[in-house]
Amino acid sequence: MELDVCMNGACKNGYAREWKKGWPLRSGGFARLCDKCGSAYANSIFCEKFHLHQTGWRECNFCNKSIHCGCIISRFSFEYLDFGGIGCSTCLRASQIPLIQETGRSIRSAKNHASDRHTEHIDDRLFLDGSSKRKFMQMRRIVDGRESSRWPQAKRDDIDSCIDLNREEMRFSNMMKPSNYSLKFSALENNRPTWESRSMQRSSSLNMSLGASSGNSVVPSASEIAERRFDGKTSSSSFHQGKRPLSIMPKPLMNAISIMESSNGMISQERVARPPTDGKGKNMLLSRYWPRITDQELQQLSGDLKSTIVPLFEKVLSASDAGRIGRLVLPKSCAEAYFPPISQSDGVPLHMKDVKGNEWTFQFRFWPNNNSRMYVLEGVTPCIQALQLNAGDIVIFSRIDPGGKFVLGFRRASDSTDTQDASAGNSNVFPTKEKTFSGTTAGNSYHDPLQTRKANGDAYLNKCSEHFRLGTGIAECLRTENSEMVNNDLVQLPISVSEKTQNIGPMCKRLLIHNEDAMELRVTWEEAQDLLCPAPSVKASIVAIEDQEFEEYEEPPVFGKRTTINARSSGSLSFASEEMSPKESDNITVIDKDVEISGNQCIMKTQ
DNA sequence: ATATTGCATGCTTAC
DNA sequence: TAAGCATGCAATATG
Repeated sequence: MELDVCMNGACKNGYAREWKKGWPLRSGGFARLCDKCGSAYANSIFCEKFHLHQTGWRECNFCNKSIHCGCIISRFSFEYLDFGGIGCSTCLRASQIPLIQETGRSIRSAKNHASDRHTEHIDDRLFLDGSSKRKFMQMRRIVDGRESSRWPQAKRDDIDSCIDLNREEMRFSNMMKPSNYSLKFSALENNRPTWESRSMQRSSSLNMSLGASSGNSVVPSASEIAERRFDGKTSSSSFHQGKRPLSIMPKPLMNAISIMESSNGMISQERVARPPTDGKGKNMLLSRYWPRITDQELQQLSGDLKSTIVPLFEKVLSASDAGRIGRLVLPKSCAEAYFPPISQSDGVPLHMKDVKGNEWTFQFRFWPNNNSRMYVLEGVTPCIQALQLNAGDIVIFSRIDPGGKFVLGFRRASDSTDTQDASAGNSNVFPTKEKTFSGTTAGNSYHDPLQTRKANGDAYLNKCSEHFRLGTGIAECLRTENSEMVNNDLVQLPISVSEKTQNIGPMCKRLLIHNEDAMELRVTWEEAQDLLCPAPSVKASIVAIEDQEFEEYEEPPVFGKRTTINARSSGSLSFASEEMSPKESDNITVIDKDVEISGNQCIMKTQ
């Protein structure tokens, strides 16, 4: 029994005492449906992509029309969301996607269309017949940018043809556009998530990395590909072995790829430009404004606190920006994409927090300029001075989701990176060996939550610690955000560390993690898909779809990690996180700390 | 006299 | 070539 506010504004119930299972989330849980109005608990639906805390309005993926972020506006007008995409009714109608609001009952009958033969919707969800499902999954794996190089050409052709089949593929593919922190995709059926089979999980790890590029892969990373493409330097990479131009990928899709790739499983420390994934001008932003922020930086900012920092754009401060005049010229495209629309030259006040936690109010306005506009932030001098920024330094505008608050980060010119710039961005000046992200740096004066890692000799995390410090300001900011969250069941970045270290006392704290644990956790991050284990008590039903077997579960999975167990002569057990063969791991599941051993199975119960 | 504001100009860059 | 943007500069406000 739960008591919570129904997020559907049209719901007269106000509080919903019971929640029905709703749409399965890719993260494994279920969106909840108000028992009165039947509306999906909007935040749950959108948590992965939009991290919306309140219902609101977003733009349609297809036509940029503003649409409601909730799934149901009225019985006959609701916005469709599935597979990480959102589209307005018009576009969905145009793309011939039939929608059914209640089980088996069609609201909008599909017109006769080839794609209709492959799709149907039940309970607001898109269903695919076997063939389409397979193709959908294959396409998704292309999106993942992982498996393609291993596929036989015939399979790739199959996918290509599938995409060709939907020559309105900009729509179709956009629907699958993964979110920044896209979690596991699952096909849906009968109110149950259909988890991909273990074998698939192994080959397609969780798409959670944020912009890493492959360090040693023969195949160019998706981000490399994407960025080459974004810079107009399409390469004949082996991604498709030259048979088909990559242009079959719509641009937004490639955007998405670039932020998903982590081919070697490491969370990249490369400072990779992150193309925007939302905002009205998302396809028009110059790469020089793409925020360059490492995975760790983002992970630390967002993961530890269960909030998501969405880097919007960055800008190198010009002399006039950093001067005493107090005006910071904003890139027009960024201003229009991410800041509130303004019709009057006077603009609107814009509240931001800097990474030290200081609150600032800038005037966001524009000047008429050659029949165009020139956007500026006025009143930035105090902030610039407080952060001791100079010309050449880089300010990074980010947004905290949920909540949508703006955060002003920075990176010093002297800290610009050497590792960045897999892309052709040119915004960084004065590169040196050092790199410091400042959500941070300057503030050695404040508590460094990562310092505890230093003694552990975890090079990976130490590096993160050295270069990235989470300011208490932003931490507090985020913590505030979190405390305001209604939907605590939102699945954010499922980092075990995060789960274990947040909100434990007023100070920024972090669980002291020893080497082995850190390694374990890192593997957890990399192969989080493997962690989507069924609850021990749950039996899977095996469903064969085409040639692929799927496990289906009634209940969402729990997070766990397969582990090897060494039985010592003393009788004690030790665990190691080595990779196991499927056969070995079949009988061993470690979910958390409490161990239960029965027969040849070792189950560690989750908390 | 100095600071601030609003606009214009011209260089740079993308298309 | 056009748009974007850094900055110059004149008009206006303030002390």
